[in-house]
This record gives sequence, structure tokens and C-alpha cells, in this order.
Amino acid sequence: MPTVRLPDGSAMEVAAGASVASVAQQIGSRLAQAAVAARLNGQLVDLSTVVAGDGPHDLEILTDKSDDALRILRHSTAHVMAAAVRRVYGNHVKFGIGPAIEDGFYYDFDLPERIADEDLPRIEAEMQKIILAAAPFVREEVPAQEAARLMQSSGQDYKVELLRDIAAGSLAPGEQLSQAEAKPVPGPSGAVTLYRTADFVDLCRGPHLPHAGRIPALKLLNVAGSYWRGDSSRPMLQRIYGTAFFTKKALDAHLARLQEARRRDHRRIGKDLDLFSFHDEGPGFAFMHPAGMVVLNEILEFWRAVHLDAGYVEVRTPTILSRELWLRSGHWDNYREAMYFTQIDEASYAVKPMNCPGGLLIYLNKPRSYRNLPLRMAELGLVHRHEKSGVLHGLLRVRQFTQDDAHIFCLPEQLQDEVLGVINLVDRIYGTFGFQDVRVELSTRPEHSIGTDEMWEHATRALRGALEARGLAYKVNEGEGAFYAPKIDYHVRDCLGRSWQCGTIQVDLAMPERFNLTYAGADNQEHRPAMIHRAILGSIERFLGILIEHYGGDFPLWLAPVQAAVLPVSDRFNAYAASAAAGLRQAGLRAELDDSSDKVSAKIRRATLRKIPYMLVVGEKEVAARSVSVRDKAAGDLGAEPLDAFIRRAAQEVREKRLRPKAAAAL
RNA sequence: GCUGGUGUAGCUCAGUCGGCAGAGCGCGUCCUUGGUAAGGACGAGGUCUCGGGUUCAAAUCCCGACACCAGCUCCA
Repeated sequence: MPTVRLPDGSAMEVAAGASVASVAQQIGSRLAQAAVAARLNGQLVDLSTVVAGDGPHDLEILTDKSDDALRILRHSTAHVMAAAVRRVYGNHVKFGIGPAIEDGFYYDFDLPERIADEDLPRIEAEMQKIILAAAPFVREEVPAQEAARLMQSSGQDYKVELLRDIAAGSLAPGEQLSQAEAKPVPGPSGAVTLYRTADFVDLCRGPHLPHAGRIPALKLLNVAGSYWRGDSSRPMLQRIYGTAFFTKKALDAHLARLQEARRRDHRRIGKDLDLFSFHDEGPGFAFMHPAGMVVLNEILEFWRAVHLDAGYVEVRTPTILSRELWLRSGHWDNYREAMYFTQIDEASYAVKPMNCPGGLLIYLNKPRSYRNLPLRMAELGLVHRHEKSGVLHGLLRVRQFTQDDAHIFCLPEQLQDEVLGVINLVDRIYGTFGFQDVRVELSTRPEHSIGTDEMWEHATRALRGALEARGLAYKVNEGEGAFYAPKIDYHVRDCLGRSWQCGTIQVDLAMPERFNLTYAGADNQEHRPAMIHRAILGSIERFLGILIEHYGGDFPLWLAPVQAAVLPVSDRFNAYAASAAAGLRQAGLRAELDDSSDKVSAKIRRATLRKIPYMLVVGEKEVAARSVSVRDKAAGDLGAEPLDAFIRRAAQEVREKRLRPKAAAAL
């Protein structure tokens, strides 16, 4: 009799030929009810899987509490969607792949008709029929040849291609098909598995729900194009995105989060708050308005202060430099399609896409001594990159932006300490903006790169050593480094759980070589310095966009374009209100007076919509007491307070760069 | 760059079958002088993205360009 070992360590005997489902039943009917799939000897399997052989077998019944179960639910929902699409559009639909992804699933289809967003309800309705019918997921193991014949005869060219690659063993993990659920693997006997749901058969490794009736809550979200296997030279398929959850409540919470993300879209808020704009006359080039400049300048003032404190000096290098310089740096070889070129007096020049060559020229401008290293040279450098038209996205992807760059020239043995110094600076800066959840990735040497193996090893070791010295968890991205250096990338997660790449630290031994940088050592010999490229905010413009979404437009006081609005109750109090506003401004606060002829309630509404943190209502009582009646945008009416006291309190809040209480709804 | 969608007042959007260009908000003027999210009246504001075509007649139909949106590819 087979024996299974459960996660709690207990063992039990099960009947020969028993399915996982019946084992679950044997453990308890509640568990059997809740069971979605199982992990048998480390493999995810269907509930219908038979526990074969005496074992002991490690068995874990997965219920809707587990993340694996959620992925299985979504993957199964993708199959149901495919079945529904086939019913709605007919048998000529060709199927690509349909995996579960981070927040849901998708399926790619090839069909002559256009699927529009308006068609999604029809598809969803068809899915509900399949769910109502509790259509089972039937697993079949067949020889690859037979599967190929089946797919061929039904015109499923993409599936045939997948089968061919499986047979050839060339379907490597990490390909665009990286979602494990989507990737069928040949069994030990060269067999592949098929899953049937309703009248849809898919090549699929599984596992799946026992039947479609186990899908409690789903939503189709949008349609978009997508290359077959992520290859831009292959056909473009139509992809439908959707999501599914085990409870209606969880689905609703997720949809609310999507809604909240739309509400916080920095493009929307940027327009509403008059922070910046874009124009046809310069696609991808942001126009910063006065209110946006206030935020930007506050960020930069803070940035300069902490850099000064961390031992940096600041430089500025030209935007246009000779083409020859970029040939020397290797940028021309590796990056010219994305660079802008121009001509000055017959000679060829490039608009800088990076600041480093300029920094190198400053280093080379005079002899350097080990006594003056490390040299930490910061530059708020304006760079231009020709991003392809389809990738532009508000402030988050632009063609011109300001990097908060720095180049640290140091002795090779100082590298790790310098990297640690940058890591500390990153912590300090991100913490100030309220980014708590920061993830770190280490990218190693890519295929196209300059420099020697030894350089790359040394450089990568310095980065890894610093990460390990700090005890930071990090993910490694093999071959994802820059052409001249391995790098640490920082990803910050905002309050909606979305991740943004901001900071980067790159240890570069190749550029100093190319540009023949030297310093005089204590031995009076020439030596080669090491170089660190780093940015913390990344692009200032992009960081502003991220901040807008993170705060939902409700900036902390120190960043708010207008910090306080003085709202007289009637124009009889305009004179006092004006003097109060002047007092605030004298104390360095950004204050405005609303002397329109509206009622206070209308003034409050307007100030609230403009997301002004403090509203100061003044009327007869306040004039008499030299006070203001404070309304905090987040906390509401706080009552009267002497004007001086408010000024002191607000100035203190600005000095401390205090974060505002989260005003977010729906979180 | 690719696939699909969208482009009308400062903003959000309506505009039927091809027949005089619309609303709300905002803006301006006047009235109103009020206590914590919208007081009232009047008014101004348009190259219907741009270029071509069809038509007696185009915001509307056709072709092309551009920009934006969703996604894919890319992001030193």
C-alpha cells in the first residue's frame, strides 16, 4: 500500500490506485472541498493524479490559500477563456500561449477578426457558461507525434511549432515562454500532455483545477498586440489580459487597486495640478511648468545637500561633444541608433546620451594623485536618447532627461567601500521620500561588452562584496549588465505595489583603460584608477513621475508646490488674509491668498482639488486674535491656532521633510 | 519600431443618416459677503490634430502623416 507523508510530518497509508483527491477526502472532507491541486514529491499535480508506487510520497494538498493554487486558477481560467474565444469566433482561431502572470493571465490568439474591448463581455459571458457547466479539465498523456498530428489537423500552427521545439529539446527555460505553466514538457517516454476543457484542447503541462466550476471570480481586462514568442520579427498576435481570484472580494480589491492606479496616473495629475506638459512640437520632451519646477527644485536642493554631506563635488559637462569622443568611449559602437547627431563647422558631433565621457575629460584635465582619491564627481546631466516612438510614456519614458549622475574615481582597493558609501546614500535618499520597499538586482557581463574577463570579475566582485557586507538580499540577472560595467540596480516599490527601476551603481574598469586615466601612487608610479558610475534617482523627471503616483499628488509639505492657501470668509477680511499670506511667505512658506468672491466652502473645495496641504480660514475671530483656522487636507478642520504658532509648526514640518499621512482611499 | 485604438473649447466629453459646432467644469464681468468640498446672472472662448481625396455639401466617408492611449519589442 502506498504511503504519503503530509507537510505536518505525519504519514498515512492510502489505497492502491488512490487519486490525490481521494487522499484529501481521507484526510478530511473540508480539505477535499477546498483542494485545488497538490504538490506530490515536489511536483505540482492535478487532484486526479494517482499516487503510484509504495512511496513514501511527499504530498501537500493545495487549497485556495496558496500562491501556487492562485496561479493554477489563473492558468485554468486562461484555458476557459481560450475555449470561449473559440466558441465566439469559430474554429479558425489559432492559439498561441496562455500563461498565468503576476496579477492574472493572458492568452494569445491569431485570428483575422479584430478583438475589441467591447467584445470582452461576450467572451466573458461564454466563459460563464463553461463555468456554470463545470466543464472538467481532462488530462491526457499522448506521444508527441500524436499531439503534433492532432494540432496539425486542426490548423494549430503555433502549437505544432512548440511541439517541434520540444522534440528538438530547444525550448529552453528563460525563453519568452518563461511562464512555467505555459510550457509543456515531454514526459519520460517522449509523451506530452494535453488538457481538454469544453471543446478546447491545449498542449499544456498543467496542472489544472478539476473543473471550470471552481473559478469563482474573473474579469477580462484588455486586448493588445503581442509578438509570437516575444520576437519582433514574428507575427503579431492578439492578446487578451484577464485576472481571476478565489473570492469576489479579492477580485474587487484588485480591480479597485487598478482603478486607484489609474486615478494616480502621473500624466493625469500632472495635467490637473499644472505640473508639466507635452506637446506635438517635441514628443518625448517634457515642459516643466512653474508648479512642477517647485517640486523639482526642492528635490534637487535636498539632493545637493546630501551629496555635499557625502563628500561629493559637482560638475557640469557639455551637451554636445565630438563624435570622436563617443567612438573612443564605445558608445558609438554600442548605442549609436539611440543617439542624436549634429554638425558644427563640417565636423560631426553627438548630443550626449550619458555623462561619463565628459566626466572622464575633467579627470584627465590635470595629473591626479592617490592623495586626492576617491574623487566623487556628481553631475545633474541633461541627456538625450532617441527612444522609439512606441515606448514614450509621460515622464516615465522620455527622450530628454536629467540624470542625477556621479562618477567616483578611486583606487581599486577602495572600490568596495565606495560602493557601500553609495548604498548608504541611496538608503538615505529613498527613505526621505518614503520608499520602504526597495529591491536590489545585480547584473553581470552581457554578450556585447568591452574590457577583459579579469576586469569584469574584479568589478563584479566589488559589487557583490558590498551587497554581502551590507547583508542585502539581491537577485542576479546574468548578462544584463551595461556594455562597460556590471551593475547593481535599485527597484523601489510604490504604495500600490508597483516596482520602478531608479538607482544604479556600476563598477567600471574598462573606461579608465580606454581613456588612459592615471594617478600617481605613494610609490610615485602611475596607476590606473577604478571608476563607479552611479545614479540614485535615475532620471529626475522620471522620479518626479514616480513620486506623483506614489503620493497620488498629495506631496509632503516640503515638496508641495503650494503649501498653504489663506481663505478669507468674506472680502471684509481680505486685508488680514493678505498680511497672513505675506507672513507665511516671509517665513519661507509657499502660500497663496484666495480673495475670489466665492464662499469659503467653494474656496476649500478648490484648494482641496489642487491638493494644497493646509487651508487657513480667516474671518472675524481670526482677525481679532491674529490667528488662522487650520484645515489640514488629510485630517480636516483642526481649529484655530495663532498665526505664529502655525508658521513655526509648518516650518518644522518642512525642515523634517515629514511624510503626510496616506490619503489613499481603496487601499 | 510593431499591432490595435483614439484625436471636437483650457479640462472632461456629446455630436444620429454627410446638411448652421454642443454640454458640464474652468475662464471673464456683474450681483451676492458668506465659517470648512460647488451662491446666482450674463458673457467670451473652435483651423473639429494636420495634409490630400470623394461630394452641391465633410467634425462625420476614403487615403496619408503626426501625436497620444493599451500592449509587444527595446531601455547603455
